[in-house]
Amino acid sequence: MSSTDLKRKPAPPPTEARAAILGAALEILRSEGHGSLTVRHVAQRAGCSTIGVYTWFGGKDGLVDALLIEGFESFDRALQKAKRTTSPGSGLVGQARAYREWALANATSYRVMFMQAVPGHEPSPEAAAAGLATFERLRAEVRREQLAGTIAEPDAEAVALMVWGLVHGLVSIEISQKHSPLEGGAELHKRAYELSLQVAVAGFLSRAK
Amino acid sequence: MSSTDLKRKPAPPPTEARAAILGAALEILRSEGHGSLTVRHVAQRAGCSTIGVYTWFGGKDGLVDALLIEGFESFDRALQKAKRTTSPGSGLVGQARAYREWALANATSYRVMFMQAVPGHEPSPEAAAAGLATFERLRAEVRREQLAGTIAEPDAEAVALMVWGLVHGLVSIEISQKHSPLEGGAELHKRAYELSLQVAVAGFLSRAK
DNA sequence: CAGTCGTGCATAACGTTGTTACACCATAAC
DNA sequence: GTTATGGTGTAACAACGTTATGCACGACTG
Repeated sequence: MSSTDLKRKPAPPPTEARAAILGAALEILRSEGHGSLTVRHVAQRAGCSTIGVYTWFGGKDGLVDALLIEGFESFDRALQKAKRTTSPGSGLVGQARAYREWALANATSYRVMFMQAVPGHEPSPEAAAAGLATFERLRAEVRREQLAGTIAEPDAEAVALMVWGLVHGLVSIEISQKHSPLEGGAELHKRAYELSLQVAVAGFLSRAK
Repeated sequence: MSSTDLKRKPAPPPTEARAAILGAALEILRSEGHGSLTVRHVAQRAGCSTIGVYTWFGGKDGLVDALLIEGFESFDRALQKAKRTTSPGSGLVGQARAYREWALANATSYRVMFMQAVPGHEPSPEAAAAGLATFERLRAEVRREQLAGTIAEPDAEAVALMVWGLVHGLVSIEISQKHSPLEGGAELHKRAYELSLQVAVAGFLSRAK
């Protein structure tokens, strides 16, 4: 706290050790699930001691927050990629499909990001804001479709929230039932997903206040 | 295990201690949240030692399973009550409203039941089956509406899954955002919920394969 | 070049969690 | 009265997140 050290690092640069810990945590999350995400385990796989997690992330909460932000960035990239590759008329549907595909391919991350899967952890304000960015993107897309005329309902926020709820609800149920499947299996979930998108699109197209 | 004791209790009757422990756990869940749901805390409030939880529930997992079953029964009663009090034509909409109201009034229980809020716990097959009963009730209601002509879409399972996903998704988002609210607050969630129900009803009414 | 400072890490410990081994006691059966 | 059985309290165990302490290494300062 001496006055001569104000020129020092204002934000911690991603050191090698920090990257190793984050990578180890990601790998544990993908291979063994959040149940094995302990500080000792992460540190062991990262090749350091438990104290490294506290040096670079401030504790387990900080580490999970970093995982959340990492996950949201990957999720964002997937949605933006879908936005570029789908036809301009049906941007919402294309992004909704990409939403489900990313969530199923990164189920453990999705659980941590949107289903609070890590025991006892609640996201920091920064991580929560990163999560809300999903909703902001969705709302912007709805506004775009309103201007394009494919959505007649004027309440953009309610439409965006409905779409988010629909997509998140179906995906979270599908992920939860992944190991104790509903009768009907994956086909049922895919059918319900497509049906939901069609009903929503048709419903919003035909609405006017 | 002696052969002369076969006349003894085949299933454990709800003893006084068992009821006290379950009640204490429910009260802790409602007043302090699942973060304070520790075996020692429950035992202390129930007026017994930690061993009582193991005697009557086999451990914390068994206790949480009992909470789940208790919660599903209460949830079921609320939905059945809504079914009796709404007009026969719009049974699905009435039950959907009751779904949200029960979930908001019992948010902690809903988190435990449908959002796996208790750290490290996964429900027993029996508790999972109790949860799937929600879907079964929903599917039966959809079939009823199909016969009544208010749902034209023939894929009953997909319709039921869409409705469940929509309702669960919106409710779980609303509960998650309860303490760090979305701009727009509770009114936005209510608006989106009603809009969703209208769009779904209108969409299913106008569909035919 | 020598000395001082600060940063990052390992060891070992603390408090809390779920769980359990052991001894105790109370009640019912013979 | 003796025995058996089942519920309970005490105290301990392992694993968890977290932290106090001490040490090693690099970078400035004189």
